[in-house]
Amino acid sequence: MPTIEEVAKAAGVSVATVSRVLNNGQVSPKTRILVENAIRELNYEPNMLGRNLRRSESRMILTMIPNISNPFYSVIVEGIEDAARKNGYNILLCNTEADVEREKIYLDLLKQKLADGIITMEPAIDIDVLKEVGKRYPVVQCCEYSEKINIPYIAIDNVTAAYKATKHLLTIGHKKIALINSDEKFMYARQRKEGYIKALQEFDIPVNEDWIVNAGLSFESGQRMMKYLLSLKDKPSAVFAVSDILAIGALKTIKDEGLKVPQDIGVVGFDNIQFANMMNPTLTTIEQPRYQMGVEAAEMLIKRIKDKKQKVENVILDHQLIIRESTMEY
Amino acid sequence: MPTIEEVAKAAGVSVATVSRVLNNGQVSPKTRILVENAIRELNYEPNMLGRNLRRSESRMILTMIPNISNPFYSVIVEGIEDAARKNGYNILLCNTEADVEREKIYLDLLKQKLADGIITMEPAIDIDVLKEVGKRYPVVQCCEYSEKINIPYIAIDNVTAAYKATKHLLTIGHKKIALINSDEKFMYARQRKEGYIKALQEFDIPVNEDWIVNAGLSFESGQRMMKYLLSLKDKPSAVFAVSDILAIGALKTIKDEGLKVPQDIGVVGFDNIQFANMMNPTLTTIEQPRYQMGVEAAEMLIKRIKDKKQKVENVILDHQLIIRESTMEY
DNA sequence: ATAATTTATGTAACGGATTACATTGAAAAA
DNA sequence: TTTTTCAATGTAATCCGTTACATAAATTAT
Repeated sequence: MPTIEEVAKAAGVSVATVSRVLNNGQVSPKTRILVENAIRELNYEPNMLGRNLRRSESRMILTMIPNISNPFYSVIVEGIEDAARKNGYNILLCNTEADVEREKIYLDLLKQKLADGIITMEPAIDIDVLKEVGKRYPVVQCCEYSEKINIPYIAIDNVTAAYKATKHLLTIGHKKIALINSDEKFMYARQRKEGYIKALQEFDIPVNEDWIVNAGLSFESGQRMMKYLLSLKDKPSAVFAVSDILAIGALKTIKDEGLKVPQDIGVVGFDNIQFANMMNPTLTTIEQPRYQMGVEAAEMLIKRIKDKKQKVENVILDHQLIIRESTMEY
Repeated sequence: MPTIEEVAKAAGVSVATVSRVLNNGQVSPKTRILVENAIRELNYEPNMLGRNLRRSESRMILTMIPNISNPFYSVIVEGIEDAARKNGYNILLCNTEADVEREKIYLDLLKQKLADGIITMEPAIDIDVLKEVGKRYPVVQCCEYSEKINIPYIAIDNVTAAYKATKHLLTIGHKKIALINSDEKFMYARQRKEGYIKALQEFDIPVNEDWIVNAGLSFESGQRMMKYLLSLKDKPSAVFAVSDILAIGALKTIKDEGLKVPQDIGVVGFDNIQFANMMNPTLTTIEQPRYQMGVEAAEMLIKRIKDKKQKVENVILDHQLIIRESTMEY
């Protein structure tokens, strides 16, 4: 691999001039051509290790995902990657498995200068740790966030989204609506519950605590919770699950028990993952603009990397209720 | 951020000694403790940009995935990531969208020293280009591969796997078995077709070309192909799809047309993605040891990075037929 | 006790770029 | 013509580690 010095020699100029050509500095047209020819002839590509050291940047964005196999995240990552690439950044993928230790190791990459900033979704880590990191380095929260710390975020209005989902069920005549929620340590879980309750109240329907259950994140967890709900004496006639994965688990249980969706039980999910549309019946859900969220998160982060002082505003993106077969009027 | 020089000053030693402590060089126990204390006090972390430049390595593995949203790949990436981390490598995620231009841009990262090697799955790029890259840099093929070029690969025995899947259908009594294949530009597509034919021949069943269709990669494509198969005068009684995504598309079409799986039509997929088990009915499929494939690919690559000359052997991992509801005896 | 080894540590070169500052030369202004 | 200004280019310092080589100190061997 040739170095800038060899190019300089070949072109009969100094390394400074070559560097200027590379970075669009002030160079006379004649010289520029000379240098460009040398670059082409030697098939030269600048060594980023040298450049990065000198510039003290890595042009890497650390993307911390709790679970890469959860299809919810993949589209966000696509958005992040596209926006990053457009700005000359690459993404360092970090699958945290919601494991604090792994997160810590990855956070160290910032100190080691291997990453210029972080986009985090659903951090398992102590909020105080994240806060400290946020003071020193550019950080952006995506989807799941804490408002207690001064770190900007991209998200949707979960309260309104859950409200709409529940209201949809109410509108088509359901009065007995269960909520399969996640762990309420998550902000989104608390917010979606709030939206669910808000809709019930608007329709003067009392909240039945028996119908509010807390599941994990997995398909199996959705199955289990649905089994529980169907075991109640007073069964719900519809379910709102806070993720499509949970909803798909519910769907499976309902059918396994010989009941029909939507005739016997209506189901609404959340996220609009690809598979929501592949189920039988197809799943009514809330669409989150995931690709766009990724793009905005990356752009926001890059802005902050370029100008640390820059105050960036949180971004709330639009969501959308997508009505499919699982809640056809009954 | 403190530098190695400041640590040296604080510990009252030279930078060389600090570096030796950092790299487990020969240092007297007393001095080592002195340095370690200084490191702790200053909260020092080595700047990897400096180290990488000096060592002329990036400790990054470029992972080229055609489509990050395809759940087939995510588990492989998990394996790659875990193995990489264990060896002190990070992974640079590259979603190629099977786009040659994007691939080229990513391949340039090697020249630029931003990555030490590549793991590629289903390269869209010209096989000759890949061959050239493989001569100069460490490359490993994962899952999809070409044998025409001298680049090691991790894969399964697709012929035998497809043979087993088809034989299973034959064994439970099916005689009219369709194949929903992918584009035969893919090695795996050609191999799986071969296995399918082999099984039919073993059972003395003539190959019916009408029942062999080539689909794309998407769910919708699976739906379309199944629709076509059901429109035939002489319909198949079972389908073997070369991916779960295609099989799930087929499943949907079959049910939309009012037919029952497995009673009316048996379905077998391939890959054993997470969702295969969430369908109704659950999907019979071939399990690929995806996590393990990722691990092996990463380890093989790292071996090659550390010793360019090293001749590594291709690895064929075991697969497994997983029988579920979609092919219960009929 | 002296020589030969071995161990511990330091000095300085090096990896490959960027860029502040200095210098040269040409164009513009006086 | 002389002075001023500015564009073009070069020299060398710098970013932060690693490591070859040199030197000093401590062991071991003789």
